Amino acid sequence: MGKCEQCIIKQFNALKSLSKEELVRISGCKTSMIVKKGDVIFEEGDALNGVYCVKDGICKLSKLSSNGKDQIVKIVVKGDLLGQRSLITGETANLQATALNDMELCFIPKSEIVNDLLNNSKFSFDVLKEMAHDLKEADDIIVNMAQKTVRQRLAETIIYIHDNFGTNPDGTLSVLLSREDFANIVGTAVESAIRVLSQFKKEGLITTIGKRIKINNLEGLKRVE
Amino acid sequence: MGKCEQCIIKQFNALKSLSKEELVRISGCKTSMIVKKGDVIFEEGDALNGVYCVKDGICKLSKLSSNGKDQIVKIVVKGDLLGQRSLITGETANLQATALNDMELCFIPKSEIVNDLLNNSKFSFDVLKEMAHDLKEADDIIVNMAQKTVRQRLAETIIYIHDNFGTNPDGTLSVLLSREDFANIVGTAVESAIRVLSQFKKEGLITTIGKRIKINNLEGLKRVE
DNA sequence: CTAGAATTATGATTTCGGTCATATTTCATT
DNA sequence: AATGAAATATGACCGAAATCATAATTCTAG
Repeated sequence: MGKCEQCIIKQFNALKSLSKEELVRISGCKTSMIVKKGDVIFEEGDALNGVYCVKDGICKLSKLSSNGKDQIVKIVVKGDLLGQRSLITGETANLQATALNDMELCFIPKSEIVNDLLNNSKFSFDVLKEMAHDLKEADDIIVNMAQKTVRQRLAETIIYIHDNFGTNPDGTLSVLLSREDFANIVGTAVESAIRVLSQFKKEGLITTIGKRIKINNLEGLKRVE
Repeated sequence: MGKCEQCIIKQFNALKSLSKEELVRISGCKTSMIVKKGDVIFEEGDALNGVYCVKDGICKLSKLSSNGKDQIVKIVVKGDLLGQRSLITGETANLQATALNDMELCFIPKSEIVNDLLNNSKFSFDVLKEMAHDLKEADDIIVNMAQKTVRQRLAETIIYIHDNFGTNPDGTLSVLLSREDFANIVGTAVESAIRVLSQFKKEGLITTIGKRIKINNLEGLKRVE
């Protein structure tokens, strides 16, 4: 089993602010786990007694609405932490986490990490910064949901994934999402998402290779009205 | 000028976790201010060099969308802190804060409070908890925006204001919002908000006294489909 | 390799909510 | 008190997007 103090993944999240000693201690009680594509890591209402550090793979955070649709609120990728919010408030999970890939996770029990949160102020300030960033993104999503068209939201989603998670060698988005996932991010019907993507294709803004999407005209996508 | 260490308002926010000494120090450098209804406390892009503690009154946090509409993201009331997010990330404000009432605010300069954030872990953990709570609320709003009708969102907004900010002696919501504010919370056109409120009246769910709103049938409002 | 399932795709129709137009009421200011 | 401005209210119409229907394509499991 890998050691936290040597793990490069921590560079990407708040764990980097822990001391060598703290990391060694955490390393001793963490558990590694593999989850398969489609597996649910936790669901709404679950009591999370720890946080996950994503070593590899991607997952979605979503919430089932009363109309039966699953709204995706955030995409969590390699390097991110998972479940911090519930850890901090002590509430059960507000969202469901579902693997979009095969994933490799490290689970750190609450008892270990809460001490560090209370004693290592650099660490807690880092967590605070991440949370503040998530809150800003969430606020921006609210504004987009309320004020922009499906067409604009979908264009922005494609750009967001491109800018934040990068592309494969062939130029396609490295995060592979189904049309349903796109619909659930944008908050629209699957048919509408597909229709708009087809339209983007016709307009030469994107190309699709199977379900993979490649941006052809980033400036054009940004200008979508 | 009032003293922070004696101020009862701090009971309602993270400042309660500061020590007597820290509060005395803050008290020495804070500035009190009065803002009038409609005044903008800060706007998107402003560099905030401190946080505000709301001693009295109410304000809205909103963001101007590209379509010219102002989406309200959060209502901030007496007892709340204002501007923490920007303080923590060091970014400029992402939202605009506008007074809905005459307000009384205390401004605490960044230089003072950041030290406490880094040194008093109980305080920073409290701020973290508040931020985590805000994030949960924001996630829930995203889901509602994406998946619910204007009718449902407006019903939930009325219930939210009722439950979180209370009522006047006559039973009307104590937070007085214009129809435009309601529209900007729900993310709809003013006319649509007015239409739905009229409908709620016809159905006996609410009564209006001038622009004030009174819930007549809370259970009915909760059941709105 | 093939059958059935899931996903992607497209068309037809309906509906919710936006926009525009226009009263009516309330509010602010002289 | 009077006048103009702002907020509230309601109707008519239109358009974006949901729903329903049905292919076509891709995946998956036996």
